[in-house]
Amino acid sequence: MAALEARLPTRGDLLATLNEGQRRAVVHGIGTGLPPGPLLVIAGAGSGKTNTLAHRVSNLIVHGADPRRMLLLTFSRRAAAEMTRRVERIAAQAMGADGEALSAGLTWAGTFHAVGARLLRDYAALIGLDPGFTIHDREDSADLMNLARQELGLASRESRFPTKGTCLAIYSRVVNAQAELAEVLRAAFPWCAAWQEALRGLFAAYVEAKQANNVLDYDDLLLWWAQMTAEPAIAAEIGGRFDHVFVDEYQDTNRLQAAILLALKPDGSGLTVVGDDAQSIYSFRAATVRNILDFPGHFSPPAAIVTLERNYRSTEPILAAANAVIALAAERFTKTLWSDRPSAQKPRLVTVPDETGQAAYVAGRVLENREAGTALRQQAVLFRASSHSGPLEVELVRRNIPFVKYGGLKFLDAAHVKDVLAVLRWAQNPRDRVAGFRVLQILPGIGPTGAARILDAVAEDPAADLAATEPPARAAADWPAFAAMAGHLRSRASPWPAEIEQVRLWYEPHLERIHEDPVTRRADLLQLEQIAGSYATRERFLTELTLDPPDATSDESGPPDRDEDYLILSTIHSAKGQEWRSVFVLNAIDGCIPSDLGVGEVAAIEEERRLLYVAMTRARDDLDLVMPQRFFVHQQAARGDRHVYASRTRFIPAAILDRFEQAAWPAARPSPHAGSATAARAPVDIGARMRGMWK
DNA sequence: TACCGCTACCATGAC
DNA sequence: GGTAGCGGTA
Repeated sequence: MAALEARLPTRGDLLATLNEGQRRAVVHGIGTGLPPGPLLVIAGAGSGKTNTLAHRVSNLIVHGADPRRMLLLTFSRRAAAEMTRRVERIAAQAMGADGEALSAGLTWAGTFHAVGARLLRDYAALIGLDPGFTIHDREDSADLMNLARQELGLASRESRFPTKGTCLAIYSRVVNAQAELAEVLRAAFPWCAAWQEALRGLFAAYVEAKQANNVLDYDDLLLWWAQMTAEPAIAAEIGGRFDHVFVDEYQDTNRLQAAILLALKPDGSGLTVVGDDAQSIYSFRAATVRNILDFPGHFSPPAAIVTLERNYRSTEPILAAANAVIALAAERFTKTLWSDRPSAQKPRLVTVPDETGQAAYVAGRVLENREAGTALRQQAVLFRASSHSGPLEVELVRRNIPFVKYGGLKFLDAAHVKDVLAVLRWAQNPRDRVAGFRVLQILPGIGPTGAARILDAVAEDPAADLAATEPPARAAADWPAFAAMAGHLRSRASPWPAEIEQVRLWYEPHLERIHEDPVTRRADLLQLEQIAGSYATRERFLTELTLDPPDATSDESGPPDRDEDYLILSTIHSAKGQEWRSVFVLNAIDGCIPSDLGVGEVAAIEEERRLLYVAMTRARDDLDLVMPQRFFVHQQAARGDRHVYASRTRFIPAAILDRFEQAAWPAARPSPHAGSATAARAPVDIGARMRGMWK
């Protein structure tokens, strides 16, 4: 291989650090004078995927491609920022200051949803969309769905019609999977199948309501974009803006996203997608691995495929264990990762008594690691569900170990935060009925009926001033202050970040009236104000907060300093694409991994297996899977909270236990008296006793 | 009609 | 632990 590397052309240092597969991906189709053909990079965990993609982008820039005509679709804003940063660094190394300046033109980088929102505002006039649309998050969408549900008389209790959240989930899956309603109901929501026609009517009403309110939900950002690109002229126009389109984490895109991509680049020219079928973990968002598997065949000739199998991240024992877990998957994956980082330390499978013990074990090990030179930021604790870290968070606070938690964030869902945002959103888009409905009900004396009446009055006469609208008698005292504040916002009398402060000042008395714990909630609002200050305009704040909500919370208020050291806590989903020297996986037990919610369906179980695989492959040097013997289950179907005796995750069956070092914590100490007695006595067959209880 | 207090039900992941 | 929906009361 060394000889081959020596023969390949190099340009500056750009290719020097890459292995052969990475290099093929980086040079594919470049320098031929023609646009490069479609390329699929199957990049295993830790195989240098981000680095390879960044090098390809840089290499194109070095060869004269215009970064302003590149579209980079990533999974999160964080991933987009990381990619842009790396491209700048690589291009600067290869071309000096020119490269840095050029790569700064890489402005079309973001999630499908964020890019969709931007394009839709640009092309709104062409497709009959008001560019002033606001974006509903999941909860707003559910609220609007609920309004439609109630208007259609589907909300009565005895009918047991699906809840607003379920209705939205069904709708969303139909849209994202581009599937028939009947098919979605049969496959994913069988208990709702009887409601098919009522649901169809509900969805029609929901779509009409969205349009009347000039709002788009998450799915609309993709759906309108896809519909827009179904018009050949518009598709050609948008496709023509970009010479190169890159998609990261392609295994986690859905059919709608694939349709958009193919409409933009029907012949695949300039198209590069990167992903790993073994890391597909977002099927609950209708993502499908078929996108990756079918990608090459969409084109003629088919897309080139480069597979990256060398793992630079993990030690051999960690990789051997991860490979063993994924090898048991029902579908056979074609690649096996390899590493040449030897280590004597197998991943540990640690039994602890319960979740408190788990927290104590992890906190203790984290501190030991730090003593041994691994900074807290080089360590992460991963878990299946956000709530699983609760006991650990308590323990970390108790021991003064700073941490930041990613995933499962509820900040924007809190009622008081939603209230303030609704005020701003209603000012931005007076047609947004969900926002107005919420805002009006903040006032004492105004409930659903009163709010609806006022909204109707305002809707009839758009020029109508709220100050001139007659409120219900019991709201009269608070009305003038409210109308003045709303009018102020609507007339844009104050510059942007000042507006949110005015809203807060207006809201504070109501906050104290409505909520029992105004102090902590007020702190949230101040934090929201902090965040608001970093956005240029109200419109961008509202849009980007919805599309890229802050993804982390810390135990202290406000984001920790950049140079401060803190432990990372993260859901496995949010850990995608990241790596740490030391990784702890909590609750490696059945019921958590796999989650007992999805148990039953084969596909769901397989996804949980990949989830464990993703968690394990985040680790560079050190990996601990922790198994509490007793696990506290919160009130589910059965009455009352209870402990269950947990067993090891089914994804680590006895056959692959030899890939792990098994340990118990705290270490079992023989009692002073028992020493020789235990050895002499025959083992007690507890299992037989248990079986005997039922005979 | 608003609002309070009661009960029943639910609780993954996230753009 | 949170919230949706119900029925009673002001």
